[in-house]
Amino acid sequence: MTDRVRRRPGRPAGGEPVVDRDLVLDAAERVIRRDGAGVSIDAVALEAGVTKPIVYARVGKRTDLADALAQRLADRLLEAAEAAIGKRRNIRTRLTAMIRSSLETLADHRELFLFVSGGSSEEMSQRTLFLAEQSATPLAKQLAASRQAEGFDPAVAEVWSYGIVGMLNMVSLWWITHSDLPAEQVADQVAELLLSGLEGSPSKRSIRG
Amino acid sequence: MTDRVRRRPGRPAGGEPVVDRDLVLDAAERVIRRDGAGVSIDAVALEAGVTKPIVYARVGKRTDLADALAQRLADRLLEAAEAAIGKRRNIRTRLTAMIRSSLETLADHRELFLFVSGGSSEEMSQRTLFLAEQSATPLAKQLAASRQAEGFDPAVAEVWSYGIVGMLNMVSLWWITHSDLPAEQVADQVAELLLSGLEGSPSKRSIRG
DNA sequence: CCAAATTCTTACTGACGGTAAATACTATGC
DNA sequence: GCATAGTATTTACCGTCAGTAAGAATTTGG
Repeated sequence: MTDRVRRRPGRPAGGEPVVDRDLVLDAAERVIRRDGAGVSIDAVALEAGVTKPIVYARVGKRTDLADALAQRLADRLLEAAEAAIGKRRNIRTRLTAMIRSSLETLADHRELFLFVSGGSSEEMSQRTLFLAEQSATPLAKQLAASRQAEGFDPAVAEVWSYGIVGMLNMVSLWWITHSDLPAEQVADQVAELLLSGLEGSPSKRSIRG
Repeated sequence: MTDRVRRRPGRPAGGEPVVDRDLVLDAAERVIRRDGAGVSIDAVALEAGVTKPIVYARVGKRTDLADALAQRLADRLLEAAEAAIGKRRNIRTRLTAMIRSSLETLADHRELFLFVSGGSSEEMSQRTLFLAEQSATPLAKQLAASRQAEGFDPAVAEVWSYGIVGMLNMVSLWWITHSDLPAEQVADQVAELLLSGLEGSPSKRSIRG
C-alpha cells in the first residue's frame, strides 16, 4: 500500500504525466481517511506513488490542497442533500432530510472534514467561509425568494444562510466527536429550531426525546 | 518593546520568578493582536522578555496556550454579554443585545479569535467545542428550564445551544472578515431567526433592511 | 545519434515546536 | 565564611515538515 513501487525518473512514455491532479487528490483523501487530518505532504505523495514536488506541481501548497478537498467535500454535501431531499415537498421534511444527510455525510468523511476545518488561523477562516459560502449560496437564494414571496425583507438571506451553515457546522462537529445520538434525532431538533425558533409555538409539535 | 534587554542566564535576584503565567498570557495577547494569529512561541517569549522554555514552563505547549487564551476570551464574552443585557427584560431585546455584544467583542479581539479558532484539526475542534461549551452551557440551562416550563422536551437544549453558538461563530467570522454591515443590524437579523425561525409569522415584525 | 524538452527525484533550506543540558544565582548547614 | 544543595533561567540542540532548487532519467525532434 504505502510501499508502492516508485517510478524511475524520466519523461514518461506517451507524453502523459504519470499522475494527474485528481489522482493526487484521491490519494490525499485516502491517506487522510486512514491516518487522520494531520498528514504531511510527504505522506500524501507517498500514497500517490510520487514525490513531494509532484504534489506541489499538481495541486500547489498545502492550502491549495485543503481548498481543493474542501471543494470536493462541498460538492458531496450538495449532492447528498439533493438526493436526500428527493421529491419531498413538505418544508419541514425537506429541511430535516437535508440536515440529516449533511450530518451523515460529514460523519462519513470525518477526518476530511477535520482536515478542511483545520489549518492555520487566517487560511482556515478563509476556507471555512468558502465552504460555508458554497453551501450557503443556494440556501440564501432560496431563502431570499421565499421571503420575498411572503412579503418579508429578503435582505436577511445572507446573514441567515451563514448562520444556518454555522449551526450545522458546529452541531456536526459536536455530534461527530462527542455524541452518539442518532442522526435522525439531532436533525429533528435542529430543524425544529430553525423552523420555529426559540419561541416556536409549543403546541405545534412534540420533539422526540 | 521587543528589543528588551535579555537577562543573562541564571537564577534571578530576589528569589522571585521573572514573569508569572499571567504576564506570559498578556504578552501572548499583545503579540497576537499586533502580529496576527500565526505567531510563533519564540515571538511570544520575546514579547514577554523571556525565552521559550519559560513559556513552556508557565503555560505549557502551544495547545495549552490556545486553551488558556480561549478561556480568557470566553470570560470576556460572558462578561460583555452580561453587561450588555443589563436590566433588559424583553426576551428579544436581551437576545439581540447578547448577540451584538458578542459580535463586537469578537471583532475587538479579531486576531485572538482567529488564533483560538485555528490550530491543527483535532486540537482545534476540541478547543472550538470547549469555547462553545463555555458560552453554550449557561444558554443551555436557561433554555432547558424555559422549555420545560412551557411543556417542551428539555432534551433539545444541548443540541440547540451548540447550534446557536455555531451560528454566532460563523456569522461573526463572516462579519469580521467580509462584511461592513452595522453590528446592530446583523444582531437584529440573527435574533429574528433564532426567535421566530424560518417560518416565523410574517406579520409579527418587520426587519430593518 | 545528438540535442532539446519534459518529468520526476534527490537533496537541500529555513522555520518552528519542543526539550536537554549547561549556567548563574539563592538559600541553607556547618 | 565557605561548601553544598536547589532552582530559575538561558543556550544549544533535535526532529519534523513545508516548500524549492538542482540534477538525473527518459522521450521526442532533427
